[in-house]
Amino acid sequence: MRSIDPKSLSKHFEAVDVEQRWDRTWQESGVYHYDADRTRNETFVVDTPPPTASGSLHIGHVFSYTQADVVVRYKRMTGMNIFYPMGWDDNGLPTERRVQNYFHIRCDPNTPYQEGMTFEQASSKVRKKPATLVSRPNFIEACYDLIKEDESEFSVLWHRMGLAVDWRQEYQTIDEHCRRTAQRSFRDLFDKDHVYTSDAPTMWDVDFQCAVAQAEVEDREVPGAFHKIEFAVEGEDTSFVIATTRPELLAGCVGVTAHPEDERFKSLFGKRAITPLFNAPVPIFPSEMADPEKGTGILMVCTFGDQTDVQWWREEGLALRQIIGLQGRFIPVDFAEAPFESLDVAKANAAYAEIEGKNIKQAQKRIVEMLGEAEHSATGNGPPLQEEPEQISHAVKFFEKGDRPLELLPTRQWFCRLLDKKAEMIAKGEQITWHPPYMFARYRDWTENLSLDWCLSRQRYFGVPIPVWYPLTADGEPDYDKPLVAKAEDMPVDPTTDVPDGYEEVQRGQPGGFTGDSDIFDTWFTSSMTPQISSHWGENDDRHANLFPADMRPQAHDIIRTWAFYTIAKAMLHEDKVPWHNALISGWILDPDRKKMSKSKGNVTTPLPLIEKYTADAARYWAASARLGSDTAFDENIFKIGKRLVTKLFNASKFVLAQQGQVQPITQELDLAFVAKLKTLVEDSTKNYDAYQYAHALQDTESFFWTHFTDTYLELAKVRARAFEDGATGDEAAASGSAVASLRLGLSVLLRLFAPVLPYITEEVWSWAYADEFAPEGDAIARSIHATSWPSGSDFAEIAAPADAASFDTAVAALAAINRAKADAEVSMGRDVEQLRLAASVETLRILGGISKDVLGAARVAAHEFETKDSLEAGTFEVVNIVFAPKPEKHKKD
RNA sequence: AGGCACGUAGCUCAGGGGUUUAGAGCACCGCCUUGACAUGGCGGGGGUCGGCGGUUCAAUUCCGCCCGUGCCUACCA
Repeated sequence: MRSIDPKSLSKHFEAVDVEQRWDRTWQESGVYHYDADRTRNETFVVDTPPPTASGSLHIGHVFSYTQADVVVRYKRMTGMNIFYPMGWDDNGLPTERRVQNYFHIRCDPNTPYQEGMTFEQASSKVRKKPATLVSRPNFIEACYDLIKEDESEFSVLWHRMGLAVDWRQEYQTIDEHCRRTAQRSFRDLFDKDHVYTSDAPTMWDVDFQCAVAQAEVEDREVPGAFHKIEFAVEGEDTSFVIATTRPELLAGCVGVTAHPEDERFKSLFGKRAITPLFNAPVPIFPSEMADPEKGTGILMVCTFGDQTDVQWWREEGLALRQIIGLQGRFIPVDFAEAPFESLDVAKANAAYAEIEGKNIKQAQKRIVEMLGEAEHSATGNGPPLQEEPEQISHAVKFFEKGDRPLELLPTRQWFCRLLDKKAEMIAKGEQITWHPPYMFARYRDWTENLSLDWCLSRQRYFGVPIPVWYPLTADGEPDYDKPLVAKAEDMPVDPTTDVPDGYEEVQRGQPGGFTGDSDIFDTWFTSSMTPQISSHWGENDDRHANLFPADMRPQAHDIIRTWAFYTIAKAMLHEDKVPWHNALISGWILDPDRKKMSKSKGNVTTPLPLIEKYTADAARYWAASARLGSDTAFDENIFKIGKRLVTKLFNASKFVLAQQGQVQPITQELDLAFVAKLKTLVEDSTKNYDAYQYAHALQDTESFFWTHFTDTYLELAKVRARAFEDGATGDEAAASGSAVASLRLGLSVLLRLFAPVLPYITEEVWSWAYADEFAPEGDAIARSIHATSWPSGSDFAEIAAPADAASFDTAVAALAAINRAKADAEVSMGRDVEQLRLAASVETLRILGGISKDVLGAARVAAHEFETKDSLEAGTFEVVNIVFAPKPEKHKKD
């Protein structure tokens, strides 16, 4: 047995040193390494969220990543072979935006490549000038430069937090391996006919000039106005009034509809309406989708104002009159030519000239002005605009990262068919165990409500290229019906520089030649493959079989509809499997006012200063205290409590391991009773951890540590434990050894129960003595508490049950009664008691008999009497009479 | 408008397959330097467990309704 000299240890726990020292040791020893030789059953596979490297670091990262880490550390202690990778999600728009701002550059595909171009953070002076235009390859190089820096910043934090990551498994979603995996995924989906290209109305962000998928759309409540506009009916003297919030789309009006049962408009169906301002004749048709209660009950259909317009356009075979261009400005059109049409072409073109080139806001203003003028009426009844627009507030779809409402513009995009697989997707979701279970409802709701196939292509630069070329016809037009998809063995490819099979580079852009698709994938197309990226799907079948599906996917609830959804979709489409068996859904950290933390609000809490102040273990304690799934207001107080726990562990450990008495069999009633309680704690904690209820386990362990260990057992066993040092022999020495053994067992078990949450302090204490006892010298992995067995029945195998289950609580109650008497008398707990008379029921006194020596010793009672008082409840004591020794003279310690 | 979650001490949160005086930490009050720890210890005050009904011998715990908060989905004429 090894005991320590407390004087050899620092007075306080020096967290910063200890954290850096142990992180280095762990990395060097390889305690986190995945062992590819062990079987799937012995392996626990984590599909780690790759953080968006360009995103700002905040305390929420510490929160969710720690929760996963706690589970991982537990699993390792139960003997599992852990696969815990780390990736960086660096491709896509967030990186592009950051690079644009940081270097003050813009990507311009028409600018020639410049060899050896370097970039510097833009000064405020440089920022005042227009951004430098750089070629696409130069821009991509700039992105690579910056993500390297961003990723190292995260890496520093992960190390500091002690994440038990196997850094050999690191990946970037933009690296070659990930690009290849994403492109192979596309190839597989193409071969299985799950993807298609189509030139169709798609949600489009006019600022980013990029297509957007349903999952990236969010509704925002914005002010708007109902405009009531009078339309004429062709060949009749009647008219009707539609209501619209988008009068600027009038030039793109292709139809008018009302509910088939609406008596007001029934007579109009089949006739043509004439739009004001442009005098365009458009069909009037009935539709169940028109709501007689809304607006005026009759409405105009434009290409395209909203998703219903798209539907009407398709179902009714309406004309496509596109008036808004990709940049969000009104494009030139001619009412003399199809698809445009007007009964008064000159007038229509003149009106349109007023808005051509304008953006949506400007155009709306001008159109409304013109609608207020009688000359633009289609009926001759005066101004088409019937009354002052009615101001309303309504929900409008925005790209989640965008600033202007999305437009529906016809563009060619690649899509993945999902709408026909909703039921299958939900069935897959049901096969996954969600923690907490109600998070499955989020997934189900989203899947059920899905209304569009997944738009895969993005008109951006920094991402995985879509591995497709198109043959050019003799006219030089791309033949989109015959896409040339790269072969898996050639991937990754960049169609803008690589050449498809059977063609030469000189044929690029030539009639009869080919053209490469210049789009990249939606970022989620790649990050939805993280389990397969880690398992080397398609490249190493053995590894894939061992690592896929993963066991656990930790992530936050806001990306259920994106990351979780798409990952489930991919696993299903590729291999008809679930991607993982457990989804661990964490909540968000809100600011103390329960508002979401965001950079723009300026309420982001950064983690490192908190770690410096309270220790990494305390930060982990904070994270591990929270229930899964629920959002939690940031409360620094929890860090404080965590630090207190770390300090207490340090001090209690110092005391326990400093005991010089020999370890003897555990035989004393108090010790047996303590061990029995400890055993129950181990059983409960194990159950909780197995159910991913780490917060519960932590709470139980913490509570046990304070109330059963440091505050009570330690105090009760202290005198006896020290008896050996004070010269005890024979039975007394054996009893002393029993105390020392239980103290050491208790600490050993508690340290291991705390280890997943508090890796640093537990490892530090473990190294003082237990490492030598549990593992041979030189075996750095085995000496780590994190590679030591989770406590279990075998730790208690040879220890008898106590004579009386109530012994421990009885001892605690007796000591507390005496302490209360001391507190009432306002004397210190350390004051000697000359004489004590303690009352309890006969049964309670009987139980006390087995442990009274420890109680009286801890309370420093010199002489005592017991009194039977059956009116007292079982397990309670009353101090009938107590005489304290005089307060000792103050003497200097030697 | 639907769905989900939550509403327990001043604050942050546990808990609860019904049963004696409902828990923790922080904060507050009183006391104590005791040989692991003042980054400590002992003791104390503080809650009609959101409201109303129902089931039951018994509900804070189960059920229904309502109110409040948050999130998800829908809502663009």
